[in-house]
Amino acid sequence: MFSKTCKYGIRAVLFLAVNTDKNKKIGVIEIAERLEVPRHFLGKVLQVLKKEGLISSIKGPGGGFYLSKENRKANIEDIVECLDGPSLLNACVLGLPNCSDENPCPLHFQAYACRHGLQYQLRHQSIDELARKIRREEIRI
Amino acid sequence: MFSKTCKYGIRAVLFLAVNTDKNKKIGVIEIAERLEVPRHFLGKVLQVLKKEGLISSIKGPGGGFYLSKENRKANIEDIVECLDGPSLLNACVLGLPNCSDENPCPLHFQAYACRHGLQYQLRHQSIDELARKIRREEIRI
DNA sequence: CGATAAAAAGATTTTTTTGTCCTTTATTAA
DNA sequence: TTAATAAAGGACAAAAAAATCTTTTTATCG
Ligand code: FES
Ligand code: FES
Repeated sequence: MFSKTCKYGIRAVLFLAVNTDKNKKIGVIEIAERLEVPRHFLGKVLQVLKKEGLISSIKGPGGGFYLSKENRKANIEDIVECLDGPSLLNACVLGLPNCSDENPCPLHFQAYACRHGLQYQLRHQSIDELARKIRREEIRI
Repeated sequence: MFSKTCKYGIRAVLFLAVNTDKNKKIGVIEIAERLEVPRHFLGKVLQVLKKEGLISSIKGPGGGFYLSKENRKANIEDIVECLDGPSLLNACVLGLPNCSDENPCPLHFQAYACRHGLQYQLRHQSIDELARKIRREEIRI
């Protein structure tokens, strides 16, 4: 489904959403330990997310990564598009070109419903809402 | 979603379902050309499918690949499991262990519905039914 | 039998993904 | 203003996936 890059990215963003704000930042090393993912690799992923404006960071002592209010308005689809590209949720499951109802492959109508259902969900729930749900229901990240 | 191996495999099986039977076999070279996929790689994929009993083949002149009546009773999920492993449709979308309703990740309920919807579809439609639909509606493979 | 056709098998290469390491730059605080 | 800290950036390494090439086996037919 998602690449590891993307999985790590989503988890990191949600972790930041739950555990940080403008006044409480966290460094890569701690994030990587808490999520049990490779440090250096996660560093790269966070770099990309930062460049895309999906997360925030400050260098130097006391610095680290965090989510601003703006960042929290984004949704999971934004992260997926940033890390795995837009194709992942839009391309034909069989790899054929021009996926559409007019030009379907044998699995199109079966896959389409699912794919777009998921895409809708990922798009219409902000990071912030998700974070609240995670806190409320003590969901693992 | 699916690996290329799996995409090629599904397409090849459907191609065989539509274009072959016990008396009309087709060789890898032709299949690869028709589907526009790499020959040698497809050869490997077909080998695996054959070993798993999902397709049939005969060596030598006049030989080639085809689908037997038995083969046609299988479904797409069988192919996916054979080529991408059972994990693909059952594992957590975020890569966390033990995906279940009792032990959900933040995307579990959103992803679960989609994943299992798709899995259901792939499981409850035989290759044969799909092939008939492809012929009837002239769907591309 | 011997030539030929086609899949099966094995080995190898290329590309992509994932993961590590080291240096540079920005920030803070003593 | 210097030492320490943390992200950013670049180069490199390992592993996995995708693709290719070569040889072997099996079957058919003249
Ligand atoms: S054409 Fe294949 S999923 Fe739409
Ligand atoms: S736990 Fe993540 S999808 Fe079920």
